[in-house]
Amino acid sequence: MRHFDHPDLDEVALARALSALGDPVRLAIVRTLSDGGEHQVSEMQVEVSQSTLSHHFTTLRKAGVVFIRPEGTRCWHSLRPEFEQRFPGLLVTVLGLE
Amino acid sequence: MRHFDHPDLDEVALARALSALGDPVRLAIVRTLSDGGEHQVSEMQVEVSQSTLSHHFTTLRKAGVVFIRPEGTRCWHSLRPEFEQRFPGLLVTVLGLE
DNA sequence: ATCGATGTTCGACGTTGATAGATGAAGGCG
DNA sequence: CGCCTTCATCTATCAACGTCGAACATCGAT
Repeated sequence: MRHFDHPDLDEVALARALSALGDPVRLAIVRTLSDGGEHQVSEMQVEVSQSTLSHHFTTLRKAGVVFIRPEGTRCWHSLRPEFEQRFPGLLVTVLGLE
Repeated sequence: MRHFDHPDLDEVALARALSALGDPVRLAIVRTLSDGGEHQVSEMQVEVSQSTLSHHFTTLRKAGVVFIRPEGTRCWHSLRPEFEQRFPGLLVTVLGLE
């Protein structure tokens, strides 16, 4: 079984969270996930390769932004609710901007 | 006379702004400037060299976060009010977190 | 067992970023 | 004028990041 490490949000620094959000591709990912649902990697509509996309998901996961739930051969990605509690208002504010 | 280029805020992407804020040293700088006043580089209390500090100020300036007003031999740094208009609530939210 | 779908991991490459030391520019002061 | 203060910039080094293709892993289906 595949294993994905999700960090304790208390150990995620603000600078790390901001840095994780500070990339156009990762912002696009977060926007897609912001509907609250679970999404596969293949649903992301960005013009980067699959491996690059996977790398960005890893960055977001290590920053505590996204949660990955493997199911069979697929991976369902969603925003971590704890992120909002750790950094209240941050994601809402960022997603409201462009 | 020294010349400092301050970008048009409309040309600053959200990802760039977040990336600029996504560094511990630069967050400390922004916190110091958040009193609304003008500050010199020497007032910053971070354990990096002066040239590194200057580099971080350049990064913040190019991201539209800070304004530099040279006066004689000194340089007065302050937050750009336009930043709040370009990214409403972002700075307030970030500064309210830790 | 083999195939296909879905992602991850592994080099590799080029770009960017962080850092420090040395240098330079501007002005105040004696 | 020469010296000091202040701080940007230049140069150099090293690490980190974004990107890709290829190889690998996992699982369901055939």
